[in-house]
Amino acid sequence: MRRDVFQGIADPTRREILNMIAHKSLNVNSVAANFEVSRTAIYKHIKILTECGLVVVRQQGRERYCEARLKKLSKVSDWVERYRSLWEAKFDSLEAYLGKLEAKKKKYGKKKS
Amino acid sequence: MRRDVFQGIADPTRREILNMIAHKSLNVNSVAANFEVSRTAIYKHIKILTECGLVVVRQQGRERYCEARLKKLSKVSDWVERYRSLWEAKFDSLEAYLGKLEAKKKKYGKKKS
DNA sequence: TATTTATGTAACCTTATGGTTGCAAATATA
DNA sequence: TATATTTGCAACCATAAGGTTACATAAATA
Repeated sequence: MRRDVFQGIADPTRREILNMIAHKSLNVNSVAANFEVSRTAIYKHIKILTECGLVVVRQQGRERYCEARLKKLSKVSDWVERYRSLWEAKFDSLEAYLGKLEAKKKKYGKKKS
Repeated sequence: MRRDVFQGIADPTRREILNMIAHKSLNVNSVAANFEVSRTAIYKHIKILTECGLVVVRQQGRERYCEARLKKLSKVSDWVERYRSLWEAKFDSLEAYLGKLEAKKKKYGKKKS
């Protein structure tokens, strides 16, 4: 399964895991100890985080340390920040109103996301 | 189903829809016309976007105009930006290294995400 | 060596996702 | 009024998500 960072942070448990290991790497059991759900469930979340590049796991003895790769979050930041000027300029309502009026005349030209 | 904005932007089609209506509101059919999948599929995506507050739909005659509520994206921005200093300071590797060494001595204290 | 600890993973379950076709209802138009 | 357009939604399908228990294996320890 091909995963991307947006999917990676979609789940609240995964966001909490990231927060947990943001400052200090932790082995799988230590991460799991902070949740109600089973170790296996957490293991799966870590696997997903690994698949989308947000976490790297390194073996040390019998333990596996989960290390955050926060730089990947810049993908999310880049996407979101493209719209900041729009929401900060209170265009949220204005443009909608204008767009509504013009919707009948113009056609949307497809762009890549 | 309770939805949040992280789930809303998790799907690439939904991100494209948001981009499409970011500057100008569009009715459901106009949005759907820009995709390969069925109108119903797009309708469902719009519904999800509505449920998490990223889109508001307003009726005008027989048409429903989809209006972006981009301000909701600040929730995502706020979350991501908490980690910027970490990834920009190239702590991604350093802290992990240090954390790894200290992992045996200290215990992680749970925080809310 | 025997046992404990940390982890990976298979097998299974329930619900959510993302898609489809088909149809009904409301509004606009010929 | 008869027809076309726009939309909502039911019913269905396949697969992904998120969870569980049980078991196997590798490494550390008594």
